[in-house]
Amino acid sequence: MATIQDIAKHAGISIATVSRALNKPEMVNVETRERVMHAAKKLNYFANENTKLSNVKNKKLSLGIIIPYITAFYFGELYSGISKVAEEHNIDLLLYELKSQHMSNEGISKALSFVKQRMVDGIILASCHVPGDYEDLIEQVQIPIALVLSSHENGKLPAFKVDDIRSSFDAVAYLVSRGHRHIGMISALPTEPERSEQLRFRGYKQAIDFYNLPYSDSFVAFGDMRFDDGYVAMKQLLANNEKIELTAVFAASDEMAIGAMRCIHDAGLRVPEDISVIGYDNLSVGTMTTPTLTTIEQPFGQIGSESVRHLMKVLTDSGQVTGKGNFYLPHKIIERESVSEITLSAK
Amino acid sequence: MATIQDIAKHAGISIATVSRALNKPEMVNVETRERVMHAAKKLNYFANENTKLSNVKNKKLSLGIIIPYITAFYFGELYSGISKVAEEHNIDLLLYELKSQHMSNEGISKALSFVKQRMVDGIILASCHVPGDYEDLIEQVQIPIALVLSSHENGKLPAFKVDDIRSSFDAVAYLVSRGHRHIGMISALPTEPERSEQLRFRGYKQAIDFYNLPYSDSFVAFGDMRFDDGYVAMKQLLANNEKIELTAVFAASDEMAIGAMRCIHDAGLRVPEDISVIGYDNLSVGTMTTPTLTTIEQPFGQIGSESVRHLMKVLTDSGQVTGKGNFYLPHKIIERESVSEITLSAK
DNA sequence: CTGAAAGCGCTTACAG
DNA sequence: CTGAAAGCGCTTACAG
Repeated sequence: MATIQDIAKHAGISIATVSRALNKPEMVNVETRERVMHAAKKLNYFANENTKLSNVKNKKLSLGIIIPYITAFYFGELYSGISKVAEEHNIDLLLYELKSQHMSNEGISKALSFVKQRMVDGIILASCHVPGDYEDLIEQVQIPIALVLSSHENGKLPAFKVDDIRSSFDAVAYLVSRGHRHIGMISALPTEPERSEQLRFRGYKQAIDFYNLPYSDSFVAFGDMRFDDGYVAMKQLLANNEKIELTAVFAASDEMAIGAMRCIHDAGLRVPEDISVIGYDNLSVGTMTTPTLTTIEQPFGQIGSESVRHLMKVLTDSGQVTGKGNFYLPHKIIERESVSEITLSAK
Repeated sequence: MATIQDIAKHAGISIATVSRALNKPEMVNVETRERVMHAAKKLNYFANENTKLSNVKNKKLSLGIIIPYITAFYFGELYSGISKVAEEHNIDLLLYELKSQHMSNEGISKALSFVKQRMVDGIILASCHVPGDYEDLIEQVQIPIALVLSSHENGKLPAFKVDDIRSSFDAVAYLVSRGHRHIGMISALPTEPERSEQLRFRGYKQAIDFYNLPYSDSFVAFGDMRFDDGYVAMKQLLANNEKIELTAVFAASDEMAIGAMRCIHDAGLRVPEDISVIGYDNLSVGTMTTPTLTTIEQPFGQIGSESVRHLMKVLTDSGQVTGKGNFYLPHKIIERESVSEITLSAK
């Protein structure tokens, strides 16, 4: 590896001038500048970026992004939103993938250390539920943190997301507006109560109460968000259905909704004629299923952009722009074919 | 930011000892060690990892991974394969996403510089077609490069992938074994001839010739690999089909295959009774479509692992383990429901 | 077991 | 416009 020392020797000048020629070419004589460039090319010089980053003083602003599963369908859109604003503000991005098996407190702590040790100025924590007792660690890193697609029990951290309860309420409201009253749900496995997927169940339940709809525990089945889980959960609902007669099902993810549709099909029933299905996510495959899938869409790009803007404000307004609690961004219902209209006479 | 200087002061010892206490605890007295640990905790110390990385000497081995689209469906599996072996060998990974708009030569050159400047010891270049005239740049970086899911025109670089031609040949052969003779293809848009997706068309064509099957240009339609593209391409094949009577279609991606199935459905025909469909990729959604999708699977994990093993060998065997050309890993046909058996009498 | 000192590759006031 | 020198935060022979 060639260094600026080598270039200096080769060009017969000092390392100070080499450094200037490389980074602030306008500060050096044209002729020497060219000697440097020539030597650099000849010696195959690549600047050691780690050294530059190591000097805390003259470093660009940078943000660490921590995400549990980089291949999540929404990651691309989220990241685009983040990097767009980051580029506008000329700030560096450092990505850290939390291996799902390390989703424990320990894993998050490791992730925070990782980015902190790379001297980032702020952190975006995506899809990680942060338990209330995390205060210590959060205080330790001493740089602003923004939550994205998740929230913090104590509300001490700003969180950018859609309102899961509200959007799920809206999904059910939509079904009601189409004449449905016996509405089931395929929900996430009940684990930590504050996770987004859990909130969707709460929204469902609130709507059930609000509209005074019939309900029993047998209206709900649980799954781990994937295709297969939706299939299995639907199978159970169908088994229960002998007596409960659901006409519509709200699934907490499109994957589960699609699994459910396949299950309904295998049972010799039709979507939406026999049972309507509404999903959550707006995966692109939802336009290709038969029927195409009605679903809830989140503005991932916008969520990403807002979180960066917020951190920038905190970082530059050198003061009291802390800001905490939830910042909700607007969700949307995507109407397609998987929900039918029930006329009063029908049921 | 606290530094080891601060700790040293606080604990009343030298920075050398602080450094040792932190990194080689067994080298220091238990008591001083604890003083250091205590001060570190109290001062909220985080080691500046960039500084460590900047010191070329005592650095861990590291690999740069360059990939055009981090949200590609196969990335997770590929990355798992890579990181598994990387962990075994205790080597660091640095990820760089090539923005698709920068897929130009310039973009790749920037990506190579980026990782090179972070002092990686080797590079894995995924899904990037490397044109033959790249010799210069490749020589410049002076560290080993392995291609993954792509290849190099001159064959100067080692490439880890499945044999696209062979696997596509096999897809057609499978259809033939089920009695099909009028076989169409939905292929990638013809751009650079060496891209994997292009090779799939060649494999299709070779099989057509090998089995002496009927063929005309109207057997083939083109698309850009996504759901919609498959739908549109299938529409065209169906329009052509008035006269050509295809009984099966091979799509260069599962997304296009699923789009095609939806199109066939919309045309009032059935898969596989009227037309069989075989895809390429083995997306998980293929188990939930109706019918479930028969397809070709690539061993992404294995491909990733092998590429790392290869680089390790080159890096450590300090010598002539260069190795170039294509290293093919085995593909597999996943049989599901979208291909029917045609009896002789039928056609 | 510990400290003073040299070194990693680079940047930037400071003085010419 | 250029160079000598100090500094960034850290590590590690070398000497005690």
